[in-house]
Amino acid sequence: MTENIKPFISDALKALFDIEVPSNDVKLEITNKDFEGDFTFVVFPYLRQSRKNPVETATLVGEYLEKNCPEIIDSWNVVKGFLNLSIPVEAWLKSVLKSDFNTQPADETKRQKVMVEYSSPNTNKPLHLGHVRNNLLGYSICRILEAYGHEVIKVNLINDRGIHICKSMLAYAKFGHGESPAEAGMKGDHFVGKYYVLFGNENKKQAVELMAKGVSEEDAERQTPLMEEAREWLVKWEEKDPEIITLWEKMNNWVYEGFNATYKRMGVSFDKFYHESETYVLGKDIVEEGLSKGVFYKREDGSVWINLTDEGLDEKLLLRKDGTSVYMTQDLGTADLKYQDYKMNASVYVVGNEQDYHFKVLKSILQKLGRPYADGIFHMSYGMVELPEGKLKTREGKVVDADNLMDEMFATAKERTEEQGKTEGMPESELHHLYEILGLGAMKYFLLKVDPLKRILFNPNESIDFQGNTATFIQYTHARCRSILRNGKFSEPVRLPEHHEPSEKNLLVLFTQYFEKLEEAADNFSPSVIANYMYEVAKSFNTFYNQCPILRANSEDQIQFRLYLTLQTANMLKRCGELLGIEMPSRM
RNA sequence: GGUCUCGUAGCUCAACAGGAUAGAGCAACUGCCUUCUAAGCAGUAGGUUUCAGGUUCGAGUCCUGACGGGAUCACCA
Repeated sequence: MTENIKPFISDALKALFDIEVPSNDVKLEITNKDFEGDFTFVVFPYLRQSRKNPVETATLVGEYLEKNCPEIIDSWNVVKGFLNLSIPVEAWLKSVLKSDFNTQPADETKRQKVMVEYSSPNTNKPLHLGHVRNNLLGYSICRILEAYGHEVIKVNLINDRGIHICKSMLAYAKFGHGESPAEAGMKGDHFVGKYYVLFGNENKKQAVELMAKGVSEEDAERQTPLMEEAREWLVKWEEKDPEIITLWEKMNNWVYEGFNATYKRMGVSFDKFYHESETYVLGKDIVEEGLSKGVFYKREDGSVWINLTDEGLDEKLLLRKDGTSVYMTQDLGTADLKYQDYKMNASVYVVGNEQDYHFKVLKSILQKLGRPYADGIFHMSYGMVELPEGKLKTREGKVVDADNLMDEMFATAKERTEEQGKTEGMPESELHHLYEILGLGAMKYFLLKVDPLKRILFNPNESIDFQGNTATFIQYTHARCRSILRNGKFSEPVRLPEHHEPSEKNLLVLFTQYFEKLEEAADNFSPSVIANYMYEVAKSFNTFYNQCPILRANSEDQIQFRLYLTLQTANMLKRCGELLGIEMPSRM
């Protein structure tokens, strides 16, 4: 819409004041609610050259527009240095009518192949609320990037090896008596998690004994017989000891079964799985390469480092003195592997902000090594989910379990829906689905509406809202629209009725903003942009609904026009919901 | 201590690239269902945007410093 107006403003500035401003550089803003108009042109930056005061300058531009493009500008007014322009409703309606909101707005030059790595769980415990945020952010940003026009590859790098895995294995071997998850009546991931916690508890007991002998707490936890044994198991695992490998596979498969159920319920999915058990050996040849290129250096003890102090970063270890690799080594190798596999333009890592430093270093190293994909690496960092008493900690049992939370959300949704008593006659299976999308929707919206960079405080004692700025509100609005659409019959073509209300125009204006919002969400990796936008749409519809009769409007044109607004609202909410993984019910 | 990050109503969050009188929701209070879904709408109240400087026509937004939270700086992953 602004593209229609900008050239005229550019012309006006040239004709009136001889100021050269390419129309692309003309800044138009959305007019503040309290003033009349749709767009505002701010003249302050041009006063020096116009040699007139703000009001005179703005007025001259307004008069120029009135004379030269009356069909685009309905009316205008000047407040101080602000020129407010009103666009006729016809233009807004035309713009919405000709938009196909299902097209991808990115032009050819902007389209890319993007890999998004997210979820990346450890296979020693079930998923908790922190993982849920990661999964939802990751999945949602994939949908947003796709809708924008990128080709997206969703990747999950599973952390299926390492000392923490050995801990749960060892505890199971010692205390599990060969029990299976089915026998214990547990989901596989919870079952394995039980033994991980058990290891921690048993280890603590042993540590206490050591501490009684005067060992410091820190050392004691590391020196217990159990820890010794876990480390031995890790070595055996790396040597591919058949017994260990068999147990490892068995337990991991239990976990995968559990994860798959949780993923499915959350509605997230992946195109490709990488496993650290396969990638942890990668990266050593990169260390060699870095040494020969002089990017890395070797210390006297044989360990390999990179010095990044000139970038304000630190010195970073890449290979231990015994030649074994560290986290960074493996990530370098995995980055190469991903690129070999997919040759993507950009690689996004959805990982918590506790690893900001790690990813800065990773990117910097790859740039120094001259990797063609290095500049395309982006760490989609997000804040932690915290409880009132602080960070989530599996070992201390301070967690909000993902499966439990979803169960609770389901139960609350069921309760609230029954209270409302509007679902009579719905078959049981539909009701079940309704509770599920209401419960999960509320949870998803709660996590996605917040700017990813900010941390989220979750208070288990206060249940997630179903009122106000929530998914429920949006879902309710959608159901309301569909209900109206069931009662009336919308048919093309849409004609503008003689009279229209501000709330009707407001909806049209909002619809035209969809593509901008989509682009903003994609550029900033921020699903919250979409969440806030759809809330705005739903809110505006409800205002409209309350002041305008739809099916009982005055004329057939008006009925059809209002039905059209209702239909567009429903479609827009559904579309945005898909970007966030939130389903819209047609009844509730 | 170094680096990074955040600080907006009692609480949870908005505010496009610096623009006008900083907006929503929750909680509180007041109205609105004989009418298309009241999980809704309309209204009241609530603010020195942590503080102090600076940049400019204009700062919640940019810069410097202070204070307060969080993260990180491991031959852990």
